[in-house]
Amino acid sequence: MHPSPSTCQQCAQRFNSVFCKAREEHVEVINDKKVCNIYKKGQQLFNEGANPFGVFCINDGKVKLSHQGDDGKEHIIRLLKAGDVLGYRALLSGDRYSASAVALEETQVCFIPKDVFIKVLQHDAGMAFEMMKVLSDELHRSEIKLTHLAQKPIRERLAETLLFIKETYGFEADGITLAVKLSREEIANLVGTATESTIRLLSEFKKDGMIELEGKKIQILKPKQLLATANLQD
Amino acid sequence: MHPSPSTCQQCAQRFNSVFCKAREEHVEVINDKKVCNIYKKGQQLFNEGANPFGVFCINDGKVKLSHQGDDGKEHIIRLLKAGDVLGYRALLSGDRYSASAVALEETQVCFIPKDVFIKVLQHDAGMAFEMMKVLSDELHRSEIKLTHLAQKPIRERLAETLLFIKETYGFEADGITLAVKLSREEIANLVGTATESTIRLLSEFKKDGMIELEGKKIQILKPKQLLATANLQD
DNA sequence: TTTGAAATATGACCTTTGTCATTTTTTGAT
DNA sequence: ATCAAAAAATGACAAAGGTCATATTTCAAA
Repeated sequence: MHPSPSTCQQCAQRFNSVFCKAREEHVEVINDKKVCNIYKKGQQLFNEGANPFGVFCINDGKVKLSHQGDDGKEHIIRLLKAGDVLGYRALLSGDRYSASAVALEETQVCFIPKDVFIKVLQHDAGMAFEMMKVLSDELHRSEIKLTHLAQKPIRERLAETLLFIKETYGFEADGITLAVKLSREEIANLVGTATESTIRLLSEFKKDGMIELEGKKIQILKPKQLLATANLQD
Repeated sequence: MHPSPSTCQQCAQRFNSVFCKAREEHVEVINDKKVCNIYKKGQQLFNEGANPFGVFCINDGKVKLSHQGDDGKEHIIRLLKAGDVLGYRALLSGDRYSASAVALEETQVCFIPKDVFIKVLQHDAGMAFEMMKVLSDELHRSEIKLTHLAQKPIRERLAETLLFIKETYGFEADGITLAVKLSREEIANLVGTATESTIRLLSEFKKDGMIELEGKKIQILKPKQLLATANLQD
């Protein structure tokens, strides 16, 4: 875990986030009103159904964002890392949270109160534009995922998910081990399938030599073959 | 088809769209630069892969927005009606179009050039905020759909889709006939399933007395029972 | 009206995926 | 290090849904 920055101005994520284009004066306002916090693995940042009071800005760590299906089954809709902001969707739509956010490991988060965030958005065209970009990108990702979920078999979606995890969190120092520990169930909830199917297919991928499994550690041995398995055109 | 308005200021959709909060002066600029057009049923407004040169604003009519799956199979991601704007996603992300837009019937559309739209967004906080709201709502819808696609059986998703079509386009004057004609294949591509499955389930719904089928005409006889079949919690 | 192509409908069948049961392994707490 | 609980792995089976073949209907053009 990196040391917590004392101010937003010094924050390592500043130019790596939606605030990258925010004017200096606005960053100051945000810095004055922010509240930082550390969440342990498994702790909730917010819960589906609750009223949003602001947005969260990840300084270090990893967070999953998930919906509760009608039958209580989790569906993970996003994986977040340092520099990512979350909780804006409900805030901007004026809704309650439609998803829950849970730390996947010890995570440093700054909380920015609703009125501060909104006011800055309304007075800083650069940041407002950046926010629209974030929303557009998220929407794009979500729509692509919709099409794949509707049209691709689980095998392809699992391969795609493993590559997505790699894109999001990267590797450990060894260059092949995924830098996040997810349970098989969580991977299944990311793919949109049953846990057993995920386990079975991971075993197959291992048998095919594409990956190595060691507890929750997953190593990507043959990224190209995995990419071919994912059968991506985009 | 309603008469085409001569100006944006007089447009029936003005306060029913993302421009509802735009300042008068900006509406004037848009009005000066807009180009209106009529698309016949089946005509394309834009095509996946093309570069966006602006946004489209529907004045009257109906449009479907769809992705091309890797195997060429269509997946409909949105249904649009008067007052809706489309083409903004690619524009804001700085991408090419990731979806194609096709008129479902004769449709009046105004085209607003990229630089005009962007400039207004940058100078009009009210409209920028409204745009973020539209994006957030779209994102929300998309994420809910993801969870349902991952977790719900086709029967429930088809019932949900029929209700969604009703919400979007409403009924004919008789109060029970869906005010849009979609092929079985299009409904399937909206649900995310095979055409045959959709046909089979529509027949079942008819047998159960929930709907009536007459060519492409679909009548909703028992909306409550359909809602129960959709099994929605949200 | 006729007619031919496209859309719809339906049956048979097969593949994929989910569910349940059981065993094995891992993990974390003592 | 030991142990209990949770997670992972695996097999057997069932169910859902897709595919293919074919019949029927609809609809628009001649």
